[in-house]
Parts: sequence; structure tokens; C-alpha cells
Amino acid sequence: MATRFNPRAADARWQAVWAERESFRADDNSPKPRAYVLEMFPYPSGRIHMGHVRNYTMGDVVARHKRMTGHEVLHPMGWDAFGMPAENAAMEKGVHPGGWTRDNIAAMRTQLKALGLAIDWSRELATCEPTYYGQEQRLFLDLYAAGLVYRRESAVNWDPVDMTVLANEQVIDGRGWRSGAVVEKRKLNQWFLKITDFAEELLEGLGALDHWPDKVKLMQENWIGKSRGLRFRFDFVGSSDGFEVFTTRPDTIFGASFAALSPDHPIAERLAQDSPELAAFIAECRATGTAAAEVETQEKRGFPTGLSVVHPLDHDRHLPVWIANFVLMDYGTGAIFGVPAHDQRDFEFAWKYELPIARVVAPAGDEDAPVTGEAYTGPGVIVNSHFLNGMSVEDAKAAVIARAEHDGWGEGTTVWRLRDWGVSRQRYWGTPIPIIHCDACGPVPVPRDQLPVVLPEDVSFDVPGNPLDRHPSWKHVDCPTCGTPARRETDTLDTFVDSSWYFLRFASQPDDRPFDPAVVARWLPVGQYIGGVEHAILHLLYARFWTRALKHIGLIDVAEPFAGLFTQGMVTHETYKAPDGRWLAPEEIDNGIVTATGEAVTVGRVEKMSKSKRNTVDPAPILDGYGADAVRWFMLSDSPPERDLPWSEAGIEGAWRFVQRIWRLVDGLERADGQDAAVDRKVARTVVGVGEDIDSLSFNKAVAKLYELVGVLEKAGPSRSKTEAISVLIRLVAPMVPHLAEEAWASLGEDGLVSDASWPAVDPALLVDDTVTVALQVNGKLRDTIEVPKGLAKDSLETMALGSEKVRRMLDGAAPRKVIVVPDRLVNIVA
RNA sequence: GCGGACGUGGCGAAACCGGUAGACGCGGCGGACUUAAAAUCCGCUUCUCGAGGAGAGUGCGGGUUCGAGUCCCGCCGUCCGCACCA
Repeated sequence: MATRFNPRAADARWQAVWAERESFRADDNSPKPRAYVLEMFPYPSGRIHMGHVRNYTMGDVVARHKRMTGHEVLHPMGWDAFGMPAENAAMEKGVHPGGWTRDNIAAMRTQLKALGLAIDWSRELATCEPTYYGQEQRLFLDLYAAGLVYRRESAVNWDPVDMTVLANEQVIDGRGWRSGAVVEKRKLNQWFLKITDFAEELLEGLGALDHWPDKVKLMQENWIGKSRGLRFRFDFVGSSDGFEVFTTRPDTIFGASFAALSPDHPIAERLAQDSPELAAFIAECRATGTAAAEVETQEKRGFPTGLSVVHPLDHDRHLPVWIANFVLMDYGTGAIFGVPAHDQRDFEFAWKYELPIARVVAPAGDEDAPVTGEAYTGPGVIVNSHFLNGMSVEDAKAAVIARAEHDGWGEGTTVWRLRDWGVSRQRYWGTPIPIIHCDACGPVPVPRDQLPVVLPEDVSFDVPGNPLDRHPSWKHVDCPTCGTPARRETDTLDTFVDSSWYFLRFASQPDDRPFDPAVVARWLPVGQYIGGVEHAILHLLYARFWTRALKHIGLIDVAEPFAGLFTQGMVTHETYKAPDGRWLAPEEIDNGIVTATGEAVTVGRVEKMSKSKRNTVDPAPILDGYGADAVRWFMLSDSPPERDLPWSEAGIEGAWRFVQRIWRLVDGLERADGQDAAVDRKVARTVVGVGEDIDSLSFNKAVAKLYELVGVLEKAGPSRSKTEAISVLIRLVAPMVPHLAEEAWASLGEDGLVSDASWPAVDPALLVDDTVTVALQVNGKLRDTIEVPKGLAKDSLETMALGSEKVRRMLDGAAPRKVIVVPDRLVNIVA
């Protein structure tokens, strides 16, 4: 009597067995080779979404496969538990961020466990617990002691209603995303980490990351933004006073027709004190948003200071000094020289204010052609430039730098786009910065024996602003140095700090320090890290920096935290619209009709699941209905893992059918003797192929090979080969559909758990085919195929090809002009 | 604007080093089983014409080659990242 695989019963049963046996506990002292498999830990929003399911399924397949191939596997899970949503919930619902977060963690832990992940839950951590963030405070103080942390005044986006700092992404059209209030630029004292000290290292280090996607490495390279150029000093006419500029095009120095300062430049601010017009201009520049695309369309504007500077290579030439809205204070020196002929921004500026546009670079033959319409940025030879004339652009750059250094007015230098990492957040739900401010002693680190600095529980969110700042007692402490009354730092750390070292804490979590370096050394670097591309820059760069900083101060011995990185695609879904244009959720629709109203539905593009488009699918009911294995199988099927995966009802149905097909093979197995060579060969090829596909994370290809094998086994008659093949099949699918695999393993009467089984061995002889199919082409077009023994000689193949009836018909009596024979592949006859 | 990726059936996709394009899955069509449905099984499913068979075909236009989805040149389109970076 045929039965069905029933995930409702099986999933929970096997999950309980794994938990009880601690099957996935990682042993720090194991003699086996180690594999650290990690997926980016989730923010505990309250429910898992399909993106989590896909991410953790992929990691789980890798982890389980590594176990089967003899590795000691570390595959942990934790919670990126600090951050704004908890405070927003507190404000909206009046709940405590801690309670809200911990409830969410409990709910999501249950959901993740229902996926049957091979996780070492004994290492679970949450960044919002003092046991974690207290250790983070230690690391922060270590970096502080090493001079990698500093404090300075910096401009921030300030929301005057919510009384908080906003990230650039939270400023929409110049207004706070929550309050809608017009955002102000404010200067606040903020803590910074000196990531720029590591710019060169972080850039160079990318070169050794062979198992990272090129795309991510390139994005980081661009973000770090290394530029070589010349930094030099302009003196005001008749004065020894002046300012520095930076350029990557010193070769165009004779084409300069003006100098420009950023509106935020100290000289501009000084001049503004005596000039209300300039002060007004600067205020206008600051008012217009620095955000996004509006910059592109924004007009170049300037304010003439009336001052001039001396050209360093021609003291008789004086360049007017402008304040210009397109000069950024935080790149280079905040000042430039303008070469309108060869820089598009300078060109637009010069055009508007009628400044000279002098060509100094020209393609051959165009030496005297004026530059019109747009700046010329192409290659060429230097012209109109005294001693540079006739040089290439590259030679001229070197020559000008050499001259500047020889004469002492400038030097070749490197400028970075990367800026130091501001980590201060004026929020409650984050790691308290372990610093005490004393009027007499300045900022003083909290003594180690007073760590952790724990967040107070009794806080309210009924008024805007930082609850830590207005808490009646928390911030009032005595100075650790002089004992006089002092104040705690009330800012908390950016949550990216929390996620910059959690992978170290997973490897080792002693009570009295952040980690044991010896144990960390055994596990790190992470062998395979998996997560979304949205973290390609910030998280992955910060984690690289933090790891390097810890190595720099001697706490660990690894420089790069993640040896292998994989960025998976999103889970997408069709979108639906009602006739009136409102978005419809999938469950409101039946067969192209809105269930409630009978209206026709317009099916829109397949897009990333999002609340606004209402095209999300909650994994929970799907897991209930189909079980974990069908969901996992679907997540691995069809789409390559780096690409988006369109979710569909039909797709999950297909996965469900396949799970049952495997079960029927096991359930309906008739044991018999006798060999089936074709089955043996197919099995051997599949074992090797699936193993390779999992190693390269090509899960969709592994899935296709498994479908093929199942198809072959379904058609094969009973034999010893088939019986063994089914046992092999179960081991091959075990990383993907572990519950079914355990159930089948037990049903087959195999020993122990399939989770502890080894990956099947293969007889290499079975991988070699003794016959091959050879294609016969005439003029490159396929006309026939022949089965021949592998390795058949060229002349035999040629003879057979010319003997083919279909080939003869195509040749129509004509003698072949040429015959190309590729043994074991094809014969091409050129007529 | 700069940088990058990608473009293959109705859909998701495969195709190792230039060598039988479309494996595998979804959907669709036809059939079997059944009182019926579900489940399951079998066959067909790139397009065009057709009895067999033939022709076309990997975004478009060229090129290299006995042979191009794959290599080269030029377009077009989609997506992603950065965005006044001197």
C-alpha cells in the first residue's frame, strides 16, 4: 500500500531528533578539517520572509554538504537586534524596544527551526544583550586606546521634530521621513572610527579575495575611491596667505582660468563675515539638497570674491577666486582650480560667468581648435603650456608634479573618496558608547571593571528625542579619573558596529572577553558567507575594516573575515492591480478576478516582494501546507542563486510533487539482485555532478541532475543497482530536503541519521563512457548522429561519416572539399 | 554623466575550452486509469511549411572560423552601483 510523505509529522519529529542529539553542534577541538558557513544574520522584525528562507536554505545546503564530506562545520545563527524599528514600535505601540525585540526573536527562532536548518543553536546570540554589546564596548575601548577612535564636530541631518539625527537615506525631499519636518544641517560632536587609516589596505586586500564576486569588489573599490594627483598651494596676490587645492589633472595647469572654494571652506566662511551677500549665497548653497539626482540638474553657481591668486608656474598670471556651489568641502582640500576646456563642470561654470576657456590638450591636428559645446576630456598632446608642450597627458602629469616638488609649492599625493566612519547615533536602542564626559578631564573611557555599560530599562518614548539623554539618573556618574560629577555619553553605536564582529563571537564566546583568539584562529576566516547584495558596500566594508583594526592592535591574526562571499538574488513575485489602480495582494485574487468584487485583475511586472506593492508571500502558511522540504527544494530550483527567483504557486506545487516522487521510490522499492550498468553509471555521474554543483553553489544545476536521476530510477526495473542507487539518491538530496531524507533513510533500514552519513563514494571507472555519440555535419549543419566506441580513430570516423545515408543525400554526389574530424565529438564535411 | 552586469522557447533556465542549442522544471495540448474528481502514469510541446522531410532560429547589424549562444567590432534594450569626487 503506497503511502505519502507527511511533512506535518516528519518535520517536527526529525527536528526534535537533531536537537536532542545535538547533531549540528560545532566542536572547537575536532581534528577534522573545518568549514565555517555563515549567512548574514537577520534583523528580528517579527516574521521571516522569503528572502530569509532562500538565504538560509542555501547556507544550509552548503553546511550539510560540508558535514557529509568530512568537515567539522560551524553554522551558527543570531540576531542583529538593535536598531530603529524597535524604537519606532515603541513610539507607535507603546511597547518597550527590548520586549518587542525579544518577542520577535522568539517568534522568528521558531520559524527558522521549522525550516530544519543544521544550526548550532548553542551559539545563538543577540546583539541587544549586554553579554554581546558589553564585549563590543571592550573592543571599542581597545580601538580607542589604539587611537583609532576620535571625536570631532561634524554636520548632520537634524530632524527638529523628532529631535534626532537622520541618515541621508531618511531625508526625503529635504524632510524627515517620519516627521515630515524640514531637515536642518547641524554641527554635533560625533564619534568616528578611523577607517581611512586602512583605505590602502582595504583596497589592496580586495585583490586576494578570489572567492568574492567581482561586482562586489568593484563596488568597494569605487567606494574607497583612490585618486592620484597633485596637491598644491595658491597664494593670494600680494600676500603669503592662501589655500591648497587638489587635482588629478596637473597636466592641465596652464589651462586654469579661475580658482574656486567650497561654500563650506573656512576662507569662504571668514569672507562671509564681512559680506552679507556672500553669507546669503552660502546659506542658499546649503539649503539646496545634497541628495541624489537633483544635484545632476542643479545649475553651477558662483560668487566672485574679488580676490585673486598667483598661478604657481606663471607668476604674472592671476586667477580670480570664486565661491562655487559645486565644490565639495569633504573631498580633497575643498578647493579647486578650474580648467574649463577640460572639465565639464568647470566648462559650464566658465560659460555662465564668461571666464576664458583655453585649450591645453588636443588630439593631433586640432591644436588651435577652440573648445566649444562641452569640455574635451579625451586623449591628446599638451599645447599652449610652455615646457609641457608636446608631452602626453601622462608625461605632463609627472612633469608638473616633479616641478612642484622641486620648487616646493606642491606635492604628488593620493586622495580618497572614503571618509571616516561616523558611529554616533542619538538613539536609545543601541550599544551605549562607553565614555564619560568630564568638564575637567574631557572624554574618559569607562574603566574595564565597570563594563558593560547597560541600557536603562525604565525609559519612555512619549516625547521625541533620545531617551538616554533625558533619563533622570542614568547619565549622571562621577568621573573615573578625578571623581567630580560627570556625564555619560548618551549616544549609542551605529548598528553596523554590532554586525562588524559577530562572526568572531560565533566562533568563540567566553564570558570575560569578546573572544578567545586561539579559538577564533581555528575557525576564521568564514569559508562561505552568504547574503544580499544590498550589503555589498557598507556592512562588508565595515566588517573588513573592523577585522583589520583588531589585527592591527594584535587581538586576532586574520585580516580578512570572509574568504568566500556569495550574494544571492531576491525572491520576486508578480504584482496585481485592480481597475482603480490599487495594488492587490495575491490572496485577494482567484483566477484573474478579485475574489471580493469580481473585478478583472491587471497582472503587472514581476518585482521584488514589498509591502508597498502588496506582492509579498508569507512563508509561514506555505511551510504549514507543504512542509519545509518542498519550500527548500523550490528555493533551490530553477533560478541560479545569484539571480532573482520568481515565487509562484505552481513552482511550490512542483517542488511538492518531487518530494513525493522521491518518497514513492523509497516506499515502493522492490529489492532484487542483479546489476544494472546503466543505473550504476547514471548514479556515479550524478554523485560527482551534484557535489561539484553544490561546491560552486549552482543549486539549480544540482536540482536538474537529481530530477534526471529520479527519472532514470523510476523507469529502471528492480535490481541491486537500483536498491543501492536509491540509498545514494537519499544521501544526495539530504542537504536539500533533510526531513524527507531522514524518513527515507530510516525506512530503507540504514544505520543512524542520514545527517551523519558520508557523501557517497564513486568508482571512477563508472565515470568513463565506452561509447559516444558523434555529430555528423555537412557545411556546419547537423545531418546525422552515430554511436561509436569512445576513442575511435579519425579515419574510421571519416569513413563512417561519408557512409551515412543522410550525409550522402546532402552531398548529392559531390566530392567533399574538406573533412574536419574532432574525435568523440563530430565530423564536419565541407562540400 | 561614470562604472558594471545581462539579453536563449509561452515562463524559470541549461549548454565544460568555439563543436548535436533549448537538458531539467513550470505552464499548455492530447491520452490512460477512475462512476467522477484528486493523485498518478504515458506522449507531444522553439518557430514556419509539411506525409516523409525541409527551412529559420540564442536582442539587432557586421566580422573571424570548416563550425559562433560562446571570440572580435558597432548598435539597441533592460537591470544594478556610484553620483558635482576636481
